[in-house]
Amino acid sequence: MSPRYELDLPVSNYDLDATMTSGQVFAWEQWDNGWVGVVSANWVSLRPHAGVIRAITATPQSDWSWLTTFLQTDVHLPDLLATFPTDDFNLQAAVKTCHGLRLLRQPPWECLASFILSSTKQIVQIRQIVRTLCARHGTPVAVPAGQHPAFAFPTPEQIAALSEKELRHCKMGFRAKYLLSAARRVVAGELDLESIRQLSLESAREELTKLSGVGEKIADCVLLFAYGFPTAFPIDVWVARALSQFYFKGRRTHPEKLRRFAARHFGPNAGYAQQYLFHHVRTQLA
DNA sequence: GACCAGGACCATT
DNA sequence: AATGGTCATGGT
Repeated sequence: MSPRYELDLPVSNYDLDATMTSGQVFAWEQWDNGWVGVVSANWVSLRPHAGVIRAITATPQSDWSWLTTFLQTDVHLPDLLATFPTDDFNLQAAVKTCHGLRLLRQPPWECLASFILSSTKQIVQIRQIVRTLCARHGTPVAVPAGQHPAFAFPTPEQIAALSEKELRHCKMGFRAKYLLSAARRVVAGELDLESIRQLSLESAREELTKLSGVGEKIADCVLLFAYGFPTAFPIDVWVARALSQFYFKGRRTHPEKLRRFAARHFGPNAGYAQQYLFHHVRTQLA
């Protein structure tokens, strides 16, 4: 394929708005009926049209696999949703209200760092922190004429070179020492983010939770959103509320019990089910 | 001015 | 094993 700035990706059952606002990614901006972000150091705008997502880049591309991987456009959603328990009324309601919601496939470092920053923060605030961090410490990327400046997510090297105080100036509070420590461990080779890919879910979770500031919930976010482990099942306050409300008569239930329930109830794509429940309760029932 | 947020960690029971 | 306090910060 000759290099070009524009590509129409054929899609069906793909709701870009729901996907971008469902708390997976924090560095994308809504613009002109679509979204603008940076993937693999490429500025890209995405706009839904009939049957396609139209992607426009700032520099000519001959290989678009970085984008199709990120968007997971090859995933056939109906087949995936068909693995959900059919007798689960609440989950089926979530599937209906969140029609076209997708899981993205993010670069591990950006995902890990973002979710280290997410701890007990609202999504709007996480977006603010990530935006500030990228603008101050990320490498600028080429943008089309007339567009706002855009920045890649800071690499582990870029963050490891900073001080905790500099990071705190990005309003991340006590999370600064966690982010700095994670970046330095990656740079030192003590944590190999690529090798995690080939581990079992349990071993991978164990590796990630060795980082300070990374517990089971944040680890599962990274395992699901970056590595694509289909049964990783992050349980935050919203998902915990949804599970307790839908399956435990509203009784507050210990996280470990919720975990075991999720593992046996939701099937081979439990992580996807989790994302539907999360977005459903946040947009419909909140 | 409370109250809460895609939590994790540590000290007490 | 199970609670309770603490950590920063800003939106609602």
